[in-house]
Amino acid sequence: MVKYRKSISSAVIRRLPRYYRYLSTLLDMGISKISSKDLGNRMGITSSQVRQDFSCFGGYGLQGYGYDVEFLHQEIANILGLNTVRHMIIIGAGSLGTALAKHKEFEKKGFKVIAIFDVKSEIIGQKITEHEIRHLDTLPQFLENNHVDIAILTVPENFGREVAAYITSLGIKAIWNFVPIELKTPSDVIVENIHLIDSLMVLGYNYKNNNNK
Amino acid sequence: MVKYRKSISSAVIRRLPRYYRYLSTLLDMGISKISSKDLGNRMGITSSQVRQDFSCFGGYGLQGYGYDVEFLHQEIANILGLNTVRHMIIIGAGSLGTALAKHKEFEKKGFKVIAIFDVKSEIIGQKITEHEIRHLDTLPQFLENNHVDIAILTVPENFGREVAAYITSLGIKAIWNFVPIELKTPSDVIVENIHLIDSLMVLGYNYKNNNNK
DNA sequence: TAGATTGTTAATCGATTAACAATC
DNA sequence: TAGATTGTTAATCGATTAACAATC
Repeated sequence: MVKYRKSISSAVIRRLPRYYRYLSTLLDMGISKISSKDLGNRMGITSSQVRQDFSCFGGYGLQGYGYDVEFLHQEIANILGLNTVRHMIIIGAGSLGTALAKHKEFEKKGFKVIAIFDVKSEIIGQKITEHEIRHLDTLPQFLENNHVDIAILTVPENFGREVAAYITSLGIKAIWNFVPIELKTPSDVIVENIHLIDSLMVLGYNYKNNNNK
Repeated sequence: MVKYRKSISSAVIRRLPRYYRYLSTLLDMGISKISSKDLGNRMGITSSQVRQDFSCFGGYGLQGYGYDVEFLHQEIANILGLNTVRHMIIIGAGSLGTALAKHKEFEKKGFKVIAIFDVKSEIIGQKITEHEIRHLDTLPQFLENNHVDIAILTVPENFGREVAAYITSLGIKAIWNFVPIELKTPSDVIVENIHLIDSLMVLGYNYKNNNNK
Protein backbone atom coordinates (compact mmCIF):
# COMPACT_ATOMS: atom_id res chain seq x y z
CA MET A 1 0.00 0.00 0.00
CA VAL A 2 1.26 3.43 -0.94
CA LYS A 3 1.87 5.87 1.89
CA TYR A 4 2.48 9.57 1.72
CA ARG A 5 1.50 12.37 4.03
CA LYS A 6 2.65 15.52 2.25
CA SER A 7 0.27 16.66 -0.46
CA ILE A 8 1.65 16.14 -3.94
CA SER A 9 2.00 19.18 -6.18
CA SER A 10 -0.54 19.42 -8.93
CA ALA A 11 2.25 19.69 -11.52
CA VAL A 12 3.24 16.13 -10.58
CA ILE A 13 -0.34 14.87 -10.57
CA ARG A 14 -1.00 16.26 -14.03
CA ARG A 15 1.95 14.29 -15.36
CA LEU A 16 0.71 10.98 -13.96
CA PRO A 17 -1.81 10.21 -16.72
CA ARG A 18 0.94 10.83 -19.23
CA TYR A 19 3.28 8.41 -17.48
CA TYR A 20 0.41 5.97 -17.36
CA ARG A 21 -0.10 6.24 -21.10
CA TYR A 22 3.57 5.73 -21.87
CA LEU A 23 3.77 2.75 -19.55
CA SER A 24 0.71 1.22 -21.23
CA THR A 25 2.50 1.53 -24.55
CA LEU A 26 5.64 -0.07 -23.13
CA LEU A 27 3.57 -2.96 -21.82
CA ASP A 28 1.99 -3.40 -25.23
CA MET A 29 5.47 -3.51 -26.69
CA GLY A 30 6.45 -6.20 -24.24
CA ILE A 31 9.03 -4.06 -22.47
CA SER A 32 9.19 -5.11 -18.83
CA LYS A 33 11.84 -2.83 -17.35
CA ILE A 34 12.80 0.76 -17.99
CA SER A 35 15.22 3.30 -16.55
CA SER A 36 14.31 6.87 -15.71
CA LYS A 37 16.75 7.94 -18.42
CA ASP A 38 15.06 5.87 -21.10
CA LEU A 39 11.54 6.82 -20.03
CA GLY A 40 12.53 10.48 -19.83
CA ASN A 41 13.99 10.33 -23.33
CA ARG A 42 10.82 8.83 -24.74
CA MET A 43 8.67 11.42 -23.04
CA GLY A 44 10.90 14.39 -23.69
CA ILE A 45 11.53 15.16 -20.03
CA THR A 46 14.63 14.77 -17.84
CA SER A 47 15.42 11.58 -15.98
CA SER A 48 15.65 13.72 -12.86
CA GLN A 49 12.03 14.67 -13.22
CA VAL A 50 10.98 11.07 -13.69
CA ARG A 51 12.76 9.99 -10.51
CA GLN A 52 11.67 13.07 -8.59
CA ASP A 53 8.04 12.48 -9.58
CA PHE A 54 7.97 8.82 -8.61
CA SER A 55 9.84 9.42 -5.38
CA CYS A 56 6.89 11.58 -4.26
CA PHE A 57 5.02 8.35 -3.75
CA GLY A 58 7.82 6.47 -2.08
CA GLY A 59 10.08 5.17 -4.82
CA TYR A 60 9.20 2.32 -7.08
CA GLY A 61 12.59 1.62 -8.60
CA LEU A 62 15.50 -0.63 -7.93
CA GLN A 63 18.97 0.90 -7.85
CA GLY A 64 21.18 -0.29 -10.66
CA TYR A 65 18.17 -1.76 -12.45
CA GLY A 66 15.41 0.74 -13.13
CA TYR A 67 11.66 0.37 -12.86
CA ASP A 68 9.49 -2.66 -13.43
CA VAL A 69 7.05 -1.44 -16.06
CA GLU A 70 4.08 -3.52 -15.01
CA PHE A 71 4.50 -2.70 -11.33
CA LEU A 72 4.93 1.01 -12.01
CA HIS A 73 1.91 1.00 -14.32
CA GLN A 74 -0.17 -0.65 -11.64
CA GLU A 75 1.04 1.73 -8.93
CA ILE A 76 0.12 4.79 -10.99
CA ALA A 77 -3.29 3.26 -11.61
CA ASN A 78 -3.64 2.90 -7.84
CA ILE A 79 -2.58 6.47 -7.18
CA LEU A 80 -5.06 7.76 -9.73
CA GLY A 81 -7.73 5.45 -8.41
CA LEU A 82 -8.30 3.79 -11.77
CA ASN A 83 -9.15 0.52 -10.05
CA THR A 84 -12.19 2.06 -8.42
CA VAL A 85 -15.23 2.46 -10.64
CA ARG A 86 -16.49 6.04 -10.60
CA HIS A 87 -20.10 6.74 -11.41
CA MET A 88 -20.70 9.76 -13.58
CA ILE A 89 -23.81 11.58 -14.69
CA ILE A 90 -24.00 13.92 -17.64
CA ILE A 91 -25.94 17.14 -17.24
CA GLY A 92 -26.81 18.54 -20.65
CA ALA A 93 -27.59 16.18 -23.52
CA GLY A 94 -26.48 18.47 -26.34
CA SER A 95 -24.01 17.31 -28.94
CA LEU A 96 -21.06 17.55 -26.57
CA GLY A 97 -22.84 15.70 -23.74
CA THR A 98 -23.93 13.09 -26.24
CA ALA A 99 -20.42 12.68 -27.60
CA LEU A 100 -19.05 12.18 -24.11
CA ALA A 101 -21.79 9.64 -23.35
CA LYS A 102 -20.82 7.68 -26.44
CA HIS A 103 -17.12 7.80 -25.72
CA LYS A 104 -16.03 4.30 -24.81
CA GLU A 105 -12.58 5.03 -23.42
CA PHE A 106 -13.74 6.53 -20.15
CA GLU A 107 -15.37 3.37 -18.89
CA LYS A 108 -12.25 1.36 -19.72
CA LYS A 109 -10.40 3.51 -17.19
CA GLY A 110 -13.07 3.16 -14.54
CA PHE A 111 -15.21 6.19 -15.34
CA LYS A 112 -18.71 4.97 -16.05
CA VAL A 113 -21.63 7.10 -17.20
CA ILE A 114 -24.76 5.94 -15.38
CA ALA A 115 -27.32 8.56 -16.38
CA ILE A 116 -27.95 11.59 -18.55
CA PHE A 117 -30.06 14.60 -17.65
CA ASP A 118 -31.48 17.55 -19.53
CA VAL A 119 -34.41 19.92 -19.27
CA LYS A 120 -35.71 20.04 -22.85
CA SER A 121 -39.01 18.19 -22.74
CA GLU A 122 -38.73 17.16 -26.42
CA ILE A 123 -35.69 15.01 -25.75
CA ILE A 124 -36.62 13.55 -22.35
CA GLY A 125 -37.00 9.81 -22.81
CA GLN A 126 -34.82 9.63 -25.92
CA LYS A 127 -31.98 7.19 -25.74
CA ILE A 128 -28.24 7.86 -25.93
CA THR A 129 -26.41 4.55 -25.93
CA GLU A 130 -28.35 2.60 -23.30
CA HIS A 131 -29.43 5.64 -21.30
CA GLU A 132 -32.75 7.39 -21.50
CA ILE A 133 -32.43 11.12 -21.10
CA ARG A 134 -34.01 12.04 -17.77
CA HIS A 135 -35.42 15.35 -16.67
CA LEU A 136 -33.11 17.28 -14.39
CA ASP A 137 -35.99 17.64 -11.93
CA THR A 138 -35.70 13.92 -11.23
CA LEU A 139 -32.07 14.24 -10.16
CA PRO A 140 -32.76 14.50 -6.39
CA GLN A 141 -34.72 11.26 -6.52
CA PHE A 142 -32.04 9.64 -8.68
CA LEU A 143 -29.37 10.58 -6.15
CA GLU A 144 -31.35 8.95 -3.37
CA ASN A 145 -31.19 5.64 -5.16
CA ASN A 146 -27.80 5.85 -6.86
CA HIS A 147 -24.28 6.69 -5.87
CA VAL A 148 -22.80 9.41 -8.08
CA ASP A 149 -19.15 10.46 -7.93
CA ILE A 150 -18.80 12.93 -10.76
CA ALA A 151 -21.15 15.22 -12.69
CA ILE A 152 -20.18 16.18 -16.21
CA LEU A 153 -21.46 19.65 -16.94
CA THR A 154 -22.27 20.24 -20.61
CA VAL A 155 -25.12 22.72 -20.37
CA PRO A 156 -25.35 25.97 -22.34
CA GLU A 157 -23.18 28.75 -20.97
CA ASN A 158 -26.01 30.82 -19.53
CA PHE A 159 -27.23 27.93 -17.37
CA GLY A 160 -23.81 26.91 -16.10
CA ARG A 161 -23.75 28.77 -12.83
CA GLU A 162 -27.33 27.94 -11.92
CA VAL A 163 -27.04 24.23 -12.68
CA ALA A 164 -23.71 23.98 -10.86
CA ALA A 165 -25.28 25.57 -7.80
CA TYR A 166 -28.22 23.18 -8.06
CA ILE A 167 -26.18 19.99 -8.30
CA THR A 168 -23.77 20.99 -5.54
CA SER A 169 -26.77 21.75 -3.33
CA LEU A 170 -27.79 18.15 -3.92
CA GLY A 171 -24.42 16.91 -2.69
CA ILE A 172 -22.37 16.46 -5.87
CA LYS A 173 -18.69 16.69 -4.92
CA ALA A 174 -16.90 16.60 -8.26
CA ILE A 175 -17.68 18.45 -11.48
CA TRP A 176 -16.06 17.97 -14.86
CA ASN A 177 -16.91 21.35 -16.29
CA PHE A 178 -17.14 21.98 -20.04
CA VAL A 179 -18.94 25.31 -19.68
CA PRO A 180 -16.63 28.22 -20.51
CA ILE A 181 -17.08 29.91 -17.14
CA GLU A 182 -15.42 29.75 -13.74
CA LEU A 183 -17.62 27.91 -11.28
CA LYS A 184 -17.67 29.13 -7.72
CA THR A 185 -18.30 26.08 -5.58
CA PRO A 186 -17.95 25.17 -1.90
CA SER A 187 -14.38 24.22 -1.06
CA ASP A 188 -15.19 20.53 -0.72
CA VAL A 189 -16.37 20.37 -4.33
CA ILE A 190 -13.69 19.52 -6.87
CA VAL A 191 -13.91 21.19 -10.27
CA GLU A 192 -11.85 20.21 -13.27
CA ASN A 193 -12.30 22.41 -16.30
CA ILE A 194 -12.15 21.63 -19.98
CA HIS A 195 -12.24 25.06 -21.51
CA LEU A 196 -12.25 24.23 -25.20
CA ILE A 197 -12.32 27.78 -26.45
CA ASP A 198 -9.38 28.74 -24.18
CA SER A 199 -7.35 25.91 -25.62
CA LEU A 200 -8.26 26.92 -29.15
CA MET A 201 -7.27 30.52 -28.47
CA VAL A 202 -3.87 29.39 -27.19
CA LEU A 203 -3.44 27.31 -30.32
CA GLY A 204 -4.41 30.31 -32.42
CA TYR A 205 -1.87 32.47 -30.58
CA ASN A 206 0.95 29.98 -31.01
CA TYR A 207 0.04 29.48 -34.66
CA LYS A 208 0.19 33.21 -35.21
CA ASN A 209 3.45 33.64 -33.30
CA ASN A 210 5.00 30.29 -34.13
CA ASN A 211 5.87 29.93 -30.52
CA ASN A 212 6.04 26.20 -30.52
CA LYS A 213 9.43 25.12 -29.42
CA MET B 1 -0.15 48.42 -32.63
CA VAL B 2 1.28 46.14 -29.98
CA LYS B 3 5.03 45.65 -29.98
CA TYR B 4 7.07 43.12 -28.08
CA ARG B 5 10.23 41.27 -28.93
CA LYS B 6 10.81 38.90 -26.02
CA SER B 7 8.71 35.76 -26.24
CA ILE B 8 5.95 35.65 -23.67
CA SER B 9 5.87 32.74 -21.25
CA SER B 10 3.20 30.19 -21.93
CA ALA B 11 1.88 30.59 -18.36
CA VAL B 12 0.92 34.14 -19.30
CA ILE B 13 -0.57 33.15 -22.66
CA ARG B 14 -2.76 30.49 -21.05
CA ARG B 15 -4.23 33.13 -18.76
CA LEU B 16 -5.18 35.45 -21.61
CA PRO B 17 -8.39 33.64 -22.61
CA ARG B 18 -9.47 33.78 -19.00
CA TYR B 19 -8.85 37.52 -18.82
CA TYR B 20 -10.73 37.84 -22.06
CA ARG B 21 -13.73 36.01 -20.62
CA TYR B 22 -13.79 38.12 -17.48
CA LEU B 23 -13.51 41.32 -19.49
CA SER B 24 -16.38 40.21 -21.72
CA THR B 25 -18.49 39.74 -18.60
CA LEU B 26 -17.51 43.18 -17.31
CA LEU B 27 -18.48 44.71 -20.63
CA ASP B 28 -21.85 42.95 -20.47
CA MET B 29 -22.30 44.41 -17.01
CA GLY B 30 -21.59 47.87 -18.35
CA ILE B 31 -18.41 48.30 -16.32
CA SER B 32 -16.01 50.48 -18.28
CA LYS B 33 -12.98 50.75 -16.01
CA ILE B 34 -11.33 48.33 -13.64
CA SER B 35 -8.22 48.26 -11.44
CA SER B 36 -5.79 45.36 -11.30
CA LYS B 37 -6.85 44.90 -7.68
CA ASP B 38 -10.52 44.58 -8.52
CA LEU B 39 -9.93 42.32 -11.52
CA GLY B 40 -7.55 40.16 -9.51
CA ASN B 41 -10.12 39.80 -6.74
CA ARG B 42 -12.79 38.70 -9.17
CA MET B 43 -10.47 36.18 -10.78
CA GLY B 44 -8.88 34.91 -7.59
CA ILE B 45 -5.36 36.02 -8.53
CA THR B 46 -3.12 38.81 -7.21
CA SER B 47 -3.19 42.31 -8.58
CA SER B 48 0.54 41.93 -9.09
CA GLN B 49 -0.03 39.10 -11.50
CA VAL B 50 -2.61 41.09 -13.43
CA ARG B 51 -0.24 44.02 -13.85
CA GLN B 52 2.74 41.78 -14.53
CA ASP B 53 0.82 39.90 -17.21
CA PHE B 54 -0.43 42.97 -19.02
CA SER B 55 2.92 44.69 -18.82
CA CYS B 56 4.37 41.86 -20.94
CA PHE B 57 2.58 43.45 -23.86
CA GLY B 58 3.53 47.00 -23.06
CA GLY B 59 1.10 48.23 -20.42
CA TYR B 60 -2.48 49.11 -21.10
CA GLY B 61 -3.34 50.92 -17.90
CA LEU B 62 -3.37 54.47 -16.69
CA GLN B 63 -1.70 55.26 -13.37
CA GLY B 64 -4.14 56.31 -10.70
CA TYR B 65 -7.04 55.14 -12.83
CA GLY B 66 -6.83 51.51 -13.82
CA TYR B 67 -7.64 49.84 -17.12
CA ASP B 68 -10.26 50.73 -19.70
CA VAL B 69 -12.25 47.52 -19.99
CA GLU B 70 -13.20 47.87 -23.63
CA PHE B 71 -9.69 48.79 -24.71
CA LEU B 72 -8.11 45.97 -22.72
CA HIS B 73 -10.66 43.50 -24.06
CA GLN B 74 -9.87 44.60 -27.59
CA GLU B 75 -6.11 44.42 -27.03
CA ILE B 76 -6.30 40.87 -25.71
CA ALA B 77 -8.41 39.93 -28.71
CA ASN B 78 -5.65 41.37 -30.90
CA ILE B 79 -2.92 39.49 -29.07
CA LEU B 80 -4.84 36.24 -29.40
CA GLY B 81 -5.66 37.01 -33.02
CA LEU B 82 -9.39 36.74 -32.48
CA ASN B 83 -9.98 39.37 -35.14
CA THR B 84 -8.52 37.12 -37.81
CA VAL B 85 -10.79 34.37 -39.08
CA ARG B 86 -9.08 30.98 -38.82
CA HIS B 87 -10.18 28.20 -41.11
CA MET B 88 -10.40 24.80 -39.49
CA ILE B 89 -11.02 21.33 -40.81
CA ILE B 90 -12.16 18.39 -38.73
CA ILE B 91 -10.51 15.04 -39.34
CA GLY B 92 -12.68 12.29 -37.91
CA ALA B 93 -16.47 12.61 -38.02
CA GLY B 94 -17.24 10.47 -34.99
CA SER B 95 -19.39 11.77 -32.18
CA LEU B 96 -16.68 14.05 -30.86
CA GLY B 97 -15.82 15.48 -34.27
CA THR B 98 -19.52 15.95 -34.92
CA ALA B 99 -20.04 17.69 -31.59
CA LEU B 100 -17.18 20.09 -32.32
CA ALA B 101 -18.58 20.77 -35.78
CA LYS B 102 -21.94 21.67 -34.26
CA HIS B 103 -20.44 23.86 -31.57
CA LYS B 104 -21.38 27.44 -32.36
CA GLU B 105 -19.06 29.26 -29.99
CA PHE B 106 -15.88 28.68 -31.94
CA GLU B 107 -16.97 30.65 -34.97
CA LYS B 108 -18.02 33.56 -32.78
CA LYS B 109 -14.39 33.85 -31.72
CA GLY B 110 -13.06 33.62 -35.25
CA PHE B 111 -12.51 29.86 -35.51
CA LYS B 112 -14.56 28.61 -38.43
CA VAL B 113 -14.98 25.00 -39.49
CA ILE B 114 -14.87 24.83 -43.27
CA ALA B 115 -14.83 21.08 -43.93
CA ILE B 116 -15.06 17.66 -42.33
CA PHE B 117 -13.16 14.56 -43.36
CA ASP B 118 -13.40 10.87 -42.55
CA VAL B 119 -12.56 7.56 -44.19
CA LYS B 120 -15.67 5.47 -43.51
CA SER B 121 -17.36 5.10 -46.88
CA GLU B 122 -20.82 4.71 -45.30
CA ILE B 123 -20.77 8.25 -43.93
CA ILE B 124 -19.03 10.07 -46.78
CA GLY B 125 -21.51 12.54 -48.22
CA GLN B 126 -23.63 12.74 -45.07
CA LYS B 127 -24.19 16.21 -43.75
CA ILE B 128 -23.11 17.68 -40.42
CA THR B 129 -24.51 21.19 -40.12
CA GLU B 130 -23.90 22.54 -43.61
CA HIS B 131 -20.85 20.38 -44.34
CA GLU B 132 -20.83 17.16 -46.30
CA ILE B 133 -18.40 14.64 -44.90
CA ARG B 134 -15.57 14.30 -47.42
CA HIS B 135 -13.19 11.42 -47.87
CA LEU B 136 -9.75 12.02 -46.39
CA ASP B 137 -8.24 11.07 -49.75
CA THR B 138 -9.65 14.28 -51.16
CA LEU B 139 -7.78 16.41 -48.63
CA PRO B 140 -4.77 17.19 -50.89
CA GLN B 141 -7.09 18.53 -53.54
CA PHE B 142 -9.11 20.44 -50.96
CA LEU B 143 -5.95 22.09 -49.66
CA GLU B 144 -5.05 23.24 -53.15
CA ASN B 145 -8.28 25.19 -53.36
CA ASN B 146 -8.76 26.26 -49.76
CA HIS B 147 -6.69 27.91 -47.10
CA VAL B 148 -6.64 25.88 -43.89
CA ASP B 149 -5.12 27.13 -40.65
CA ILE B 150 -5.97 24.44 -38.13
CA ALA B 151 -6.80 20.74 -38.30
CA ILE B 152 -8.90 19.29 -35.51
CA LEU B 153 -7.88 15.69 -34.95
CA THR B 154 -10.69 13.50 -33.67
CA VAL B 155 -9.78 10.14 -35.18
CA PRO B 156 -9.64 6.85 -33.26
CA GLU B 157 -6.51 6.42 -31.17
CA ASN B 158 -4.87 3.82 -33.39
CA PHE B 159 -5.00 6.12 -36.42
CA GLY B 160 -3.75 9.21 -34.61
CA ARG B 161 -0.08 9.02 -35.47
CA GLU B 162 -0.62 8.02 -39.08
CA VAL B 163 -3.20 10.70 -39.80
CA ALA B 164 -1.12 13.36 -38.07
CA ALA B 165 1.86 12.42 -40.22
CA TYR B 166 -0.34 12.52 -43.32
CA ILE B 167 -1.81 15.95 -42.71
CA THR B 168 1.52 17.49 -41.70
CA SER B 169 3.03 16.07 -44.88
CA LEU B 170 0.35 18.03 -46.71
CA GLY B 171 1.43 21.26 -45.04
CA ILE B 172 -0.92 21.58 -42.06
CA LYS B 173 0.82 23.77 -39.47
CA ALA B 174 -1.51 23.61 -36.47
CA ILE B 175 -3.28 20.64 -34.92
CA TRP B 176 -5.88 20.66 -32.19
CA ASN B 177 -5.39 17.13 -31.00
CA PHE B 178 -8.12 15.18 -29.18
CA VAL B 179 -6.41 11.81 -29.59
CA PRO B 180 -4.94 10.57 -26.30
CA ILE B 181 -1.42 10.26 -27.64
CA GLU B 182 1.63 12.50 -27.96
CA LEU B 183 2.09 13.58 -31.54
CA LYS B 184 5.61 13.92 -32.82
CA THR B 185 5.52 16.63 -35.44
CA PRO B 186 8.05 18.82 -37.23
CA SER B 187 9.03 21.79 -35.08
CA ASP B 188 7.11 24.25 -37.22
CA VAL B 189 3.84 22.45 -36.54
CA ILE B 190 1.94 23.64 -33.48
CA VAL B 191 0.06 21.04 -31.47
CA GLU B 192 -2.43 21.84 -28.74
CA ASN B 193 -3.76 18.83 -26.89
CA ILE B 194 -7.13 18.19 -25.31
CA HIS B 195 -6.50 14.99 -23.42
CA LEU B 196 -9.94 14.30 -21.99
CA ILE B 197 -8.99 11.13 -20.19
CA ASP B 198 -5.99 12.81 -18.55
CA SER B 199 -8.23 15.56 -17.26
CA LEU B 200 -10.72 13.02 -15.97
CA MET B 201 -7.98 11.09 -14.18
CA VAL B 202 -6.79 14.26 -12.46
CA LEU B 203 -10.37 14.94 -11.40
CA GLY B 204 -10.63 11.39 -10.09
CA TYR B 205 -7.40 11.80 -8.15
CA ASN B 206 -8.47 15.07 -6.56
CA TYR B 207 -11.88 13.66 -5.76
CA LYS B 208 -10.26 10.71 -4.03
CA ASN B 209 -7.74 12.86 -2.16
CA ASN B 210 -9.90 15.94 -1.73
CA ASN B 211 -6.97 17.98 -2.87
CA ASN B 212 -8.98 20.87 -4.08
CA LYS B 213 -7.88 23.99 -2.32
C1' DT C 1 -3.28 68.95 -4.85
C1' DA C 2 -4.02 64.30 -2.59
C1' DG C 3 -5.35 59.71 -3.50
C1' DA C 4 -5.21 55.97 -6.36
C1' DT C 5 -3.09 52.85 -9.14
C1' DT C 6 0.07 51.76 -12.56
C1' DG C 7 4.61 49.64 -14.43
C1' DT C 8 8.65 47.75 -12.85
C1' DT C 9 12.26 46.21 -9.84
C1' DA C 10 13.34 43.21 -6.02
C1' DA C 11 12.15 39.28 -3.00
C1' DT C 12 10.07 35.02 -2.48
C1' DC C 13 8.37 30.81 -3.61
C1' DG C 14 8.00 26.54 -6.10
C1' DA C 15 9.31 23.53 -9.67
C1' DT C 16 12.91 21.60 -12.51
C1' DT C 17 17.52 20.04 -13.18
C1' DA C 18 22.05 18.52 -11.68
C1' DA C 19 24.96 15.98 -8.78
C1' DC C 20 26.17 12.18 -6.12
C1' DA C 21 26.25 8.87 -2.30
C1' DA C 22 23.81 4.60 -1.64
C1' DT C 23 23.07 0.16 -3.33
C1' DC C 24 21.30 -3.44 -6.31
C1' DT D 1 32.99 -7.22 -8.08
C1' DA D 2 32.08 -3.33 -11.43
C1' DG D 3 28.57 -0.94 -13.76
C1' DA D 4 24.24 0.94 -13.66
C1' DT D 5 20.77 3.47 -11.82
C1' DT D 6 18.11 4.76 -8.06
C1' DG D 7 16.45 8.17 -4.28
C1' DT D 8 17.60 12.41 -2.44
C1' DT D 9 20.00 16.62 -1.50
C1' DA D 10 21.66 20.87 -3.49
C1' DA D 11 21.70 24.25 -7.27
C1' DT D 12 19.32 26.54 -10.75
C1' DC D 13 15.73 28.37 -13.10
C1' DG D 14 11.31 30.49 -13.77
C1' DA D 15 7.06 32.20 -12.13
C1' DT D 16 4.53 34.59 -8.59
C1' DT D 17 4.16 38.05 -5.14
C1' DA D 18 5.54 42.20 -2.71
C1' DA D 19 7.15 46.77 -2.65
C1' DC D 20 7.48 51.26 -4.28
C1' DA D 21 8.74 55.19 -7.20
C1' DA D 22 6.41 57.33 -11.00
C1' DT D 23 2.47 59.70 -12.38
C1' DC D 24 -2.32 60.31 -13.71
